[in-house]
Amino acid sequence: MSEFITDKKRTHYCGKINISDTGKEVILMGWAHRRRDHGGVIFIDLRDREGIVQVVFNPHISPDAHREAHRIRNEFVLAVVGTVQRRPEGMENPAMESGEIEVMAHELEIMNEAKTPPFVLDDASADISENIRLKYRYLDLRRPEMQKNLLLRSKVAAAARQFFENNGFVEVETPFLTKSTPEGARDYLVPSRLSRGTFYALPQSPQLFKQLLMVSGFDRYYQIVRCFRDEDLRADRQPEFTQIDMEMSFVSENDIIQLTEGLLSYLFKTCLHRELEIPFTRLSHGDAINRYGKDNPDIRFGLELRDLTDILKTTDFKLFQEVIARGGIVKAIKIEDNKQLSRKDLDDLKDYVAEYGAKGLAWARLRTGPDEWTSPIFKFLKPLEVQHINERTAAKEGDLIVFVADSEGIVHNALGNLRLHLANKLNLIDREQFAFTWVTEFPLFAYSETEKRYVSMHHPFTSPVAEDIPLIATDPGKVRARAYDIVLNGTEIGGGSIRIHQPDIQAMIFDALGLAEEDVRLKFGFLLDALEYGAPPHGGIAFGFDRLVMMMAGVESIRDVIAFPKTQKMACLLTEAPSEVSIEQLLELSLKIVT
RNA sequence: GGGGUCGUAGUUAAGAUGGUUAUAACGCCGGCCUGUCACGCCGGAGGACGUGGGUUCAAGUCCCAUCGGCCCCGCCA
Repeated sequence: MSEFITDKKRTHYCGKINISDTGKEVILMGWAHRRRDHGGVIFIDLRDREGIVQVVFNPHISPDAHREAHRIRNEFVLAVVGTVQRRPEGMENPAMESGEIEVMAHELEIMNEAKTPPFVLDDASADISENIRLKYRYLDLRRPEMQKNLLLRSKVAAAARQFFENNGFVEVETPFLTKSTPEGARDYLVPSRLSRGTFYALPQSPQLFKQLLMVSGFDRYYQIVRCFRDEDLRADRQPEFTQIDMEMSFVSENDIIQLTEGLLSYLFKTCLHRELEIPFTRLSHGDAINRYGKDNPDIRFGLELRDLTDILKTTDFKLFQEVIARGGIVKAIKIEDNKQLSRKDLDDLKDYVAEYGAKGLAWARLRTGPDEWTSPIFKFLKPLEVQHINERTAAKEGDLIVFVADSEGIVHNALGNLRLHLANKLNLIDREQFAFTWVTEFPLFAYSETEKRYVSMHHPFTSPVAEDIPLIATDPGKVRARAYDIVLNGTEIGGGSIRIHQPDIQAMIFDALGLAEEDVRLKFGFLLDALEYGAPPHGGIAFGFDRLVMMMAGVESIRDVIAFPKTQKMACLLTEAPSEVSIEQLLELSLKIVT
């Protein structure tokens, strides 16, 4: 070859070539995805981030290129000059986006060779254990599926910025090295070198800063920002994650809710070409718990919880009787399962609810006779009770009713999760659907058994509903918050509130939380001070950006939309972080390892 | 802090009751092949059975510990 192709410019992405390019000479650069050597003609599937195209090396067309093509192995980096041609009659590949055409190569340059990768970079063989994928993340990310996920992530972020800019929002960056505050999640700490024995904390969210920006008069703020929480991981939780954060002045709940609906429909329209139905449904927190057992209900299917406590108030059945006497409740889910669930399945359901603290699970199947059950508890119930339960659950012949009797918290937790479990098992979920719902009217406080005090349900800066303010001192559990969460398919993807802008109310809240005044001064003094200088009424919301993208991409794990995620033990398998540091580094920070 | 599950070739997996040379598929290497597209055909190489200890004449298999991946409970304002 007389000159290096690299001196020329790439003309097309592999995945972007189509029938309209027929006859054009193109210059492609990418990776050898797969090679099919027929002795004579050699086919190379060439891959770049936009897709795959078949390159043909024919000894009669270009003997030099064909000779060189023999050396090509998977993942070699290639530059190819060739002509786009329609494939011969009958040789089209409808499974391939570029399957109508191919590129007849004139020139080939092997720009780099590659070791045989530890796994095939093919979505068809993607069931590679995650530790291998994470160790070779740079290869895993070459897979078309991962490329698609991260490209979508980038698009969603860009569209969000566009939306906010179009609506008069200002992006302001807030510090990562900031102050540790009590309440909330465990902080990541960063030792200060200059001020021995003191620490910065990485932000759990920019909450306080965005409120200060409202005090500063920026009026509309947004940021796509990393947040850090040192808590245990789940499939949808990472120690560092990204929020789409926003805050507005001179607004109330409905302004935020409307703007959010506008944002989400814009994101879904521009990035997924899907129209969302707005406004989204709204559920009060109480209704969400009562009907679905959770404050993040999946409303794509039924199986709602029914309260039977009133029906069973005077029951003779000891087990229910005792639970109700202790202040507990009895709730049920009706399942139109057409006898799909066996006795063994029902035993498994009992084990399932045990994980959530339920001591048992009763069941009943409706038989043909009037109000007749096949059920271990049938003989303990009065005919009228059976009849009322059938009515309350609207159960018909063959339907199954499952009961949990326990304290309110356990019943809701157990049945709320059982509901999801059953819907999956019985295939009741429409996977194509995006079902949004708002959850509103949260309680401001929740009583913490472990801490023996009230804690903020949302955070301590959430405004109470005005008419409930007198209750803060007398009956904190009854105070409603001006808070709202947005839930998509049973996953909380965002939450926010109208904030407190009066210092006296903020002080009342800290008081109700049992925080000592000097401690509050020490931790939040700057916020209380700021509120004294003309803080406007304000409120906002923050979205879990990774979770949102995860739902939009239709993947099960948050790690599949994060380029370099951590494992459940918070390790990075690629860089092997965290790792030990030198004694000199520790000394400089005045740190000593104790254990 | 706790429960569950997994760890065998580069990868994904199979290996009853402990038994002599640890299987397969894909991948890899070599050969043949001009229309394949998960190309095909022929041949071949490749193993600390996660790690450490124990029981036993004998351990991938049984026991104990430990490391790691995943899922979950607690936790995550």
